[in-house]
Amino acid sequence: MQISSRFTVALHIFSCVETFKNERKVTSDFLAGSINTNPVIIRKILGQLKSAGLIDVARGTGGITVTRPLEDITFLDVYRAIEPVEDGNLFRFHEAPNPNCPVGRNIHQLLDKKLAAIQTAMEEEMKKYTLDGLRSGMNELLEKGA
Amino acid sequence: MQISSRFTVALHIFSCVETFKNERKVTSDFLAGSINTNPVIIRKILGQLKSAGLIDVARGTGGITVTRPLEDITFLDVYRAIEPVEDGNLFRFHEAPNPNCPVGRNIHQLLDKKLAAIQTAMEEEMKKYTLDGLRSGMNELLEKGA
DNA sequence: CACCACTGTAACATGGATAGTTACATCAAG
DNA sequence: CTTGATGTAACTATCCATGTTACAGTGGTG
Repeated sequence: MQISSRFTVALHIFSCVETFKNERKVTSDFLAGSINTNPVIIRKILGQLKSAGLIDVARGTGGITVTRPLEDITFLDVYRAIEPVEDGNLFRFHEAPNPNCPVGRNIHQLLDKKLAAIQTAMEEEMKKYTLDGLRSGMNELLEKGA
Repeated sequence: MQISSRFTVALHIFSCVETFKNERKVTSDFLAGSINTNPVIIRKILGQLKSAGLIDVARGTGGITVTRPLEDITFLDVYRAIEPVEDGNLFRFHEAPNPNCPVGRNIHQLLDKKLAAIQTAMEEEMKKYTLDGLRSGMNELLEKGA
């Protein structure tokens, strides 16, 4: 199971907003062109980022503004905005282990902490990367003329 | 996107094998009863664990043997045996960013290392848990009389 | 005001994966 | 050869990701 491409698309969007904000209005159509997908896909993702309070989207006129300083938005913020994991658990559990089996009635307690620790390790690493780092990294690549 | 329940089912299987190996023959039917699913589901997962070299399954007579010392099998080994992520990447990338856009042609290079680091953080944490830890944890729970 | 470019969203199609189920060939031991 | 087990094919149902068309709503500008 892979994490959906919506996450990397969202990061692509933020990168475009920063790169082009002084040159042109960044619309869902323009983003769809850079990402090579459908504008509606973009709008849905923008909706998720908006619901999470990371951006504002101007109706009518179009255009995206990031609501917080870039160094205050981490990959984890974006990930949580995008991935609608209902109960917040990365790992899915088989639903109804047999309570009459000694293993069945203890397996949850046995695994829960370990699985949570694994998920936390991933999320802590995600916190290390910010949109500001993304911006400066892209700038470096562009200055190198790529 | 959640990681499929096959992973926790596999851990459940190992836990059962250790708990019951001196009491009874552990068959796919018995496991299906403890996990509360269909024996064929179990057999498919056993097939994956077998392909990965973690267990042997006796045809005809039935029964499961773990091929390595329990302390040498980590959650990561089980995870990799179970999750058929073709290219090994946890994160899925949008496939065809526009090479005519400066962001589109650099986004891969910009993100790849960071995404790999996040995945590695998760996998390193997975390495910390072994089947032997699982066994002793279950023993403790059972001795406490749960 | 009317236009126009843009967003928000519904509705639908499609493909792929998960999970479940039945059925049956195959195998090994007593 | 009977028995109890595995291996696997075939099929189903369901869900999710992604893509697409269509259209109503919005807001600035001529």
